[in-house]
Amino acid sequence: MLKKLSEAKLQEILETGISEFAAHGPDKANINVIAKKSGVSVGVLYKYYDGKEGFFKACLKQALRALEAAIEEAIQGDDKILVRAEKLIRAIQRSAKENPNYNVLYHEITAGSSQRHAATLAAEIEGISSRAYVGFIAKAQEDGDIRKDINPRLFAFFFDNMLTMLQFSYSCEYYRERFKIYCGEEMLADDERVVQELLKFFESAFTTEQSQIPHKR
Amino acid sequence: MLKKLSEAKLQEILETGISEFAAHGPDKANINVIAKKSGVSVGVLYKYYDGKEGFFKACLKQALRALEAAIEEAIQGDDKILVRAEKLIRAIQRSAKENPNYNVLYHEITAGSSQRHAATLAAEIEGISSRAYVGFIAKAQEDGDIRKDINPRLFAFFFDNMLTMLQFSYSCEYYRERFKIYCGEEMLADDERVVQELLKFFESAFTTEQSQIPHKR
DNA sequence: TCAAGACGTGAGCGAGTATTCACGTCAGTG
DNA sequence: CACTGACGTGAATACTCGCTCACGTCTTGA
Repeated sequence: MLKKLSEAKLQEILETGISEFAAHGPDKANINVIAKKSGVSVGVLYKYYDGKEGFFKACLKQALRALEAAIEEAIQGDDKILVRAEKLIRAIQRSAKENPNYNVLYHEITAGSSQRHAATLAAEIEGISSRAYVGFIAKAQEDGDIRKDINPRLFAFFFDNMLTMLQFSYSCEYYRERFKIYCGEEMLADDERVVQELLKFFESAFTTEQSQIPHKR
Repeated sequence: MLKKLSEAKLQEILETGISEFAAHGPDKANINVIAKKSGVSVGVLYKYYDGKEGFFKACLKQALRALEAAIEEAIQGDDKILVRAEKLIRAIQRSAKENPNYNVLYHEITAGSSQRHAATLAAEIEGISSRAYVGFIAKAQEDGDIRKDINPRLFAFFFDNMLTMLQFSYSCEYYRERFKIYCGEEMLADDERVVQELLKFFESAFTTEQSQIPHKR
């Protein structure tokens, strides 16, 4: 079989798609423009992908795989919960710097145009991390590292909420502006400070006097 | 001047616009359909508003005003920080139940199609609440209600991040699904439980042993 | 060297939709 | 009661963009 399009070219097309979808949203992004910017014809997009929607899904999959890879290291192993949190925060900062568009694409699917697929997408994307986070927290409770009078699923939810907002705050225009309004422009560059303060937040959120006293007796 | 369109009718048109924009997104929502559903002609939309974008802005303003009104009570007065947090959480739950579409519209502007206006919108929308939140937290630090070794702006940011995600989790399809995945379907209806657990989260996040000990001496 | 057919090309088709404007309607005026 | 013009109407217009397909080009194999 003839394949004039190299693997590298296909990759380039996906990257172009990701940045266009990130810049204009799934509806406004223009297939003809994406083809032109990638240096291929529109026709080829329709040979390789199933229309605009199929192409968007391919871009999304690419972006999500990369995001998953970026945090994979942090959710493996059996670190203490705060060590894990630190790894996750740093992974988010790193990945937002390398490929903010991946986060923007992730954010797109939470918006209106993707509503029909909300249930499917959420199950695919949040399923793994939710199980991981609930697992950590339940384990940390058993180990006595965090307070026991909390619902692990809700706390995992709160935990991921913080991380998700951090992702967007480093990558999506609106949230970046909001970040600057709250914390000042310089904070956007002061990664270390954000890590330390967010860890303080988590550390005390997970702990109380009661849960710590037994260790000290 | 003749005004065949009553104030009530204009209101109805805005409400229709809000629900259509919420359902399909700013790009896919159809002006002709909105006109038909409101029982007026397209022409009138162009007489009263400056094109599709102008109409969207009007809908947005309407939605934001309502959201602001819903939380206004909670950010006034001089409650202790946790009392205020509770009021805010309950206000979010109430408003999400009454008008989820307002939150969906708010969420829309954080997405791709509104990028050009991100800075302006963020300044308008987040400005007030950010000043209020930073103020609370700084005040609470002075009063010794919360730990002093934190950056009030960052903590205000974290605080609002949690509340923002809660808003979306009650209103936007994707986030509702995610909420269910993390916490189970029944938690979406168990408002009281969410209030209590989120308050625990905040309470311990804001406090440490060190900051509490002085009170007990 | 030369079919044959695999593959990419991109002008153009057509459906969808934002916007306009010629017209009808009706309250106010003299 | 005729006239005026403010106002709403919605068919028509103009334009955008997803998608197709007739064509040219290049690889392969005999």
